[in-house]
Amino acid sequence: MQNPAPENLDLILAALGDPARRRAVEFLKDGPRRAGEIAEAAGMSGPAMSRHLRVLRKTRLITEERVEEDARIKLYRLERAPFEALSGWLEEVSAFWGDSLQALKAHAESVVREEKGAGKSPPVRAARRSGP
Amino acid sequence: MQNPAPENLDLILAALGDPARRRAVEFLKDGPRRAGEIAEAAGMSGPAMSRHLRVLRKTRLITEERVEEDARIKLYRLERAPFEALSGWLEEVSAFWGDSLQALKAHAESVVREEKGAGKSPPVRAARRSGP
DNA sequence: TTATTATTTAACGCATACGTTAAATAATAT
DNA sequence: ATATTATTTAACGTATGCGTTAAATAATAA
Repeated sequence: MQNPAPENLDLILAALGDPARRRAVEFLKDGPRRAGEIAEAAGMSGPAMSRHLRVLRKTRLITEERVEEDARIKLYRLERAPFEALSGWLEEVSAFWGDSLQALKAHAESVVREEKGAGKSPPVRAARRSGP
Repeated sequence: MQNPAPENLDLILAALGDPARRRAVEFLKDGPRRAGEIAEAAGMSGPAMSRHLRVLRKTRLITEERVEEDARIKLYRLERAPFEALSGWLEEVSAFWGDSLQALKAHAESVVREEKGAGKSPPVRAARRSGP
């Protein structure tokens, strides 16, 4: 029970799908920054970025922390976990190719289909053509 | 000049950010499928999925091909390149952590800031506190 | 040609997302 | 208490995205 729930992937991907948020993330690559700096770096108003940050926060792509020495300041930093989750999903999808496994797998299935006629999710079923 | 243009990343991420499209992608993991099957698997009408497929096609996450034996049928299949582009970007962002490079980098910068007062993009600038 | 099957466009309604400016909070400093 | 700086929330207009049904294409079969 350490998995961040699968639905998060949609949120993570959607969060990163916005250009402004992606700019923010790339900006934070160089270290924790304040909201105002992020907004400026992304070329938009504070309020606009504030809402983007909220979206990123909700997915835990970023976290906030107050600076001890000056509690007025909040710093945002990238968080590792969501990126790893995404990375894991990508690998899972890409395992598809791995070692030319694609054709192999596809062919194997088509063979199975040919033999079984129609499985539970008939991948081609080729609109039964008139015959051989 | 083999790079798929950086802006594509936004498109790719946005494309994968939609649940229906992600379901489609995961469904295609098992091999090429027809549009109708994909729509059914995702639990939505053909037209709805058709537009999702167009989005995925635009990012080249999927490609279409006609079946020789029955040209009425078009099969969609996952394409490798965009996933690799995304994977590359992820690695680039994640290089940030790599080997506890984060704290190191962040600290180094804060030191530089202390010494220089204000660089070109002052990461903290700590709202100059009253002073030591 | 006419009919059949698969897929895409078109048109509609609805909801959500985005950015802006103005007002509200939060934390300190004087 | 009042002022200052940083950030968030509220309110507003506009635009884009999504799903549905109905109509249009595409490719073939009879």
